[in-house]
Amino acid sequence: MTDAVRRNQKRKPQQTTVQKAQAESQDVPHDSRCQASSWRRDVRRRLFAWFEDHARVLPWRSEPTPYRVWVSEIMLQQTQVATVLPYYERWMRQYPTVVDLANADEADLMRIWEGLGYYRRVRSMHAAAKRVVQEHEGKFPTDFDAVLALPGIGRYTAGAILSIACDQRLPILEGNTQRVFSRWAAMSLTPTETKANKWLWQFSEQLLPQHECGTFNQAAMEIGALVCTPKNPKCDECPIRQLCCTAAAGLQESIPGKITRVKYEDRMEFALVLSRKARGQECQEYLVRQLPNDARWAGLWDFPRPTEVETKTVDAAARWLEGELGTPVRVGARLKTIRHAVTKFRIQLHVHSASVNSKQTRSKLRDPLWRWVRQDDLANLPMSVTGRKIVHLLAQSEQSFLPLE
DNA sequence: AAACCGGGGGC
DNA sequence: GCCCCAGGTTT
Repeated sequence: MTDAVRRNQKRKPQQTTVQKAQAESQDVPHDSRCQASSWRRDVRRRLFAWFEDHARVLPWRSEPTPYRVWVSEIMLQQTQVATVLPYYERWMRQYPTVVDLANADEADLMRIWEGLGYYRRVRSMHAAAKRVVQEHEGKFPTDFDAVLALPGIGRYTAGAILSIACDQRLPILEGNTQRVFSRWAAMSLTPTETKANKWLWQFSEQLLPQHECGTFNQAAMEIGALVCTPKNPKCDECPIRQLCCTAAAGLQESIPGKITRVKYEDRMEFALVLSRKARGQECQEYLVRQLPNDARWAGLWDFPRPTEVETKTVDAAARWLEGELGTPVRVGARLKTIRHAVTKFRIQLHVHSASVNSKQTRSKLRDPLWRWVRQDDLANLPMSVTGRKIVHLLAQSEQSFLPLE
């Protein structure tokens, strides 16, 4: 079922909108003062006035076309504004239009993205751009359902793009506004809970003005980023303070409700560094592979490291590589242990040197997924954070003439 | 070092 | 409805 279909089904009302809103309001604890239209009017007025004085000057705000807003929204989904800025500028120089993006080389794209993480999102953007070219004649669609149908774009992102770039009257709900709206309304459930989430979407829609919805949505997110912060909100500076049901009740510590997160999971992983002297040159070259489409880090390059199966020992990792290459692999010294935390995993990555009889690997090495690559060429391949750390490690080893074995 | 952040998609 | 994604910042 597509999102568009699901949304349409949701729209098929068995109750009127008002009845439904009342039914849901009874379930979700909040302060009823925020239901008054006069309250909403005051909030809008104060928020707009505040935003006029406090809005940050950001590159995607100067010329908010759907494409530019889209790129900024995807980058901002995972990273803070300060980090995004240089990436955004580089991206826009390289791919000023959605057509340029559609024509981009995927490895170049991922190399530009390297460091932002969550690489599936770049691939989704690339695929979406191609569809914009094929299905919308290279013009980014401005119809909500058409935008929502693009890969990597959900209800939030579609609403953000079209409200900000086209001033369509569409609500948004993301991390900042979940918290801000929860506090304004003293909605005490955990905002990600299904019932609370539905309620907040509805709240967001009711709060929207008739015009300048994009400005309103940006202002709501901006105040969440600058004033109504998760810890120690700056209520003294907040223009909504007099209207805020949480501030009135002194509940800033307990609203929004805490999101229970999955526990950390310790994991041990192994990477194998196979090197050989580059033919007719001083430098070394290393065995790397491009990860297949369905794997973790799809499209990125990596040193031999089992990602499809879990391995508990370096020997198991070596046996995995033997299966991949069809030739015996000998494990050498441990070069380093890299500690790396990502999502719920705390990973100890043991990096070992290893060797094979390279004559016997020739058949597999014709496979475009496996390649011997010179140290300085590794710089041009898109890699995960840990992969890049291994490259740095090898650069240091070469510089200090430390033998790998 | 631990805790926190977070939207979209696949099933 | 639940789990996955594979990285950075704050405390």
